[in-house]
Amino acid sequence: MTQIVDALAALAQETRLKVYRLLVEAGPEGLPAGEIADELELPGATLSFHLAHLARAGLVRGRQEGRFVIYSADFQNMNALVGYLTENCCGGRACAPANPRKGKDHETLSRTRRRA
Amino acid sequence: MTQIVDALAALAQETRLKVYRLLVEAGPEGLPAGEIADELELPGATLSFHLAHLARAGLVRGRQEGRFVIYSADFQNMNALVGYLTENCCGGRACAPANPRKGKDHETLSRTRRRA
DNA sequence: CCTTCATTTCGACTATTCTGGAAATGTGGA
DNA sequence: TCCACATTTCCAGAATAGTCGAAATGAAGG
Repeated sequence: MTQIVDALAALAQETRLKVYRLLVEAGPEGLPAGEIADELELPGATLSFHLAHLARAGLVRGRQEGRFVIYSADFQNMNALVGYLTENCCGGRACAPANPRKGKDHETLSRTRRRA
Repeated sequence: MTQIVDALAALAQETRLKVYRLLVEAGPEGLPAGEIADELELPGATLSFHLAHLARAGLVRGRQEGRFVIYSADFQNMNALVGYLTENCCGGRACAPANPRKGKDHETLSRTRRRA
């Protein structure tokens, strides 16, 4: 669960989401940090902070290539995240298709309290 | 995009994720605030803060019913969120495993390895 | 080695979030 | 009306996150 929260937190920030999306667009090849900074007009220090955050969360990986560090999205972990949300946060119902069946009615309103 | 970030931020907090999951489990009927507080052993003020956060993000709705306020998950917006992630953050590839086995937890955002 | 360039770490500051007690608001019932 | 109770708002302190200039690290090529 901590991992899920970390991954969500990593994406729950405009700059980081932009960075991540850029890397998704770039595909498995990835992009050098400098190019990301360029594209999004971010100071190096700021970008580095956010990349580290994404990497800690497992959503992104960096590899050294010559003098550059090339970052790429970790699609597998993103998969796991979406999988988790689909399974645990969509009530088991098919989450993707917006086609809810009408038959399900209310059964009990008074589910009296349980205590731990 | 702001909406996406807000929704992600709402879920990117342990307490709130727990609250949300509880509401998903409860289904469309929802749960009175007090019962949530009870279940998760949260002080009222704290719970109220988090519920408001989730509500602002559109992931949860509250309706007055007698002296209770009953909260329930907004599955439609959750759908939209998962849809967004699938489309924009998974590189177009099929992101979610089409047929997840029931009862199998994918607890795995596979370990972030550090070259140690 | 020494220089250059890409990136990260450091440090300092500001802004936001989380927490929970206490008081306020709202609701139904006697 | 007045009371009991559910929930929210108010407040303030503690903790965490975000920003970015400047210095440090590391990698290629003279």
